[in-house]
Amino acid sequence: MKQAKELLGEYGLRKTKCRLDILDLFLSHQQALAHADIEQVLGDRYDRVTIYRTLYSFKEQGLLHSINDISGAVKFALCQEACSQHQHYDNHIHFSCTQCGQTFCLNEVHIPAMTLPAGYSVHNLHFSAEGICKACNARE
Amino acid sequence: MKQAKELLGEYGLRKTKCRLDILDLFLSHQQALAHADIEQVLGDRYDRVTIYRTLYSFKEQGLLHSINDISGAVKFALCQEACSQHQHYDNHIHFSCTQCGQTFCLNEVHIPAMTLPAGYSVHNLHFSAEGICKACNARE
DNA sequence: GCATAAATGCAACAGTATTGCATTTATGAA
DNA sequence: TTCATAAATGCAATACTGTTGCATTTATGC
Repeated sequence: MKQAKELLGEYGLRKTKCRLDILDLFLSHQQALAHADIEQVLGDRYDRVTIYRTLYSFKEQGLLHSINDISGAVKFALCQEACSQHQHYDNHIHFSCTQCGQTFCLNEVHIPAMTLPAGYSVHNLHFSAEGICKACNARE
Repeated sequence: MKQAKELLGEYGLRKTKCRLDILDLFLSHQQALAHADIEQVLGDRYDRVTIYRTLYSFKEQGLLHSINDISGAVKFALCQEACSQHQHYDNHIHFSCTQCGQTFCLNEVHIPAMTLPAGYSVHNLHFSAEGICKACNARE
């Protein structure tokens, strides 16, 4: 797995402690993280506003994509594909577990093609599934 | 179109002024409404908390379904099919216009069938599209 | 090492949503 | 129609989510 430090370089982001720590969190977790999740871990070291702004920068540069989670809060996850500051290519679906509350990218499940009624111009598609995740099902 | 009064009866909801007025709003608008939209119209007549609780009741009884809009706020729309308090059947997609900010149910566009990796149990699917709506495209 | 632009911390604030409790109201039965 | 009761409402307080402005600190390239 890529190191946080080189990733920041590749994406044209300054290597600050805060950014390294936040990126490390994403690299060491498979699930999507909300601002609150990050604040819980790093909140004593960095200001909440800094965390918001870091997430925003990461998204702008194509390092993270955001997910409108069923929890209501926005979550973020690492982009798998070659996203840049110009365009995101996150055409996979997201799964939210109603039991553990975690959200995952199902990178192997692509969003199916859609035909909308005439008159609509589509710029983005969001597809999410809700249910019980692998880990919770296995735990039964 | 059905009247608000009889709809409340059918869904086992008490016929209060607040509920009638809120339901009338939904019956007279095609787009999904957020709490803020309703408060703007009825906020001087009813408390914001009452509006929240009314929306929650309507959803519980299967009269409305909620949409996690791109605006961040939750929006609500009338259920077309025979939803009940036990199960929602809103398997259509939602369209959010980035220009006018409105969200619509595309009842005629059904969510395509999906196969998820083994281990996941799916209870609900959410599919939304983002772009320019019919009306905004026509206005150009 | 130094100048500079970027990032951070802090304070204040706005919007969204929830909870508890007292009061009012819709409803069905007498 | 009256009445008892459970449900709905209003109000106050609070929590959560997210944003903005500005002064200070820091990473970066020269």
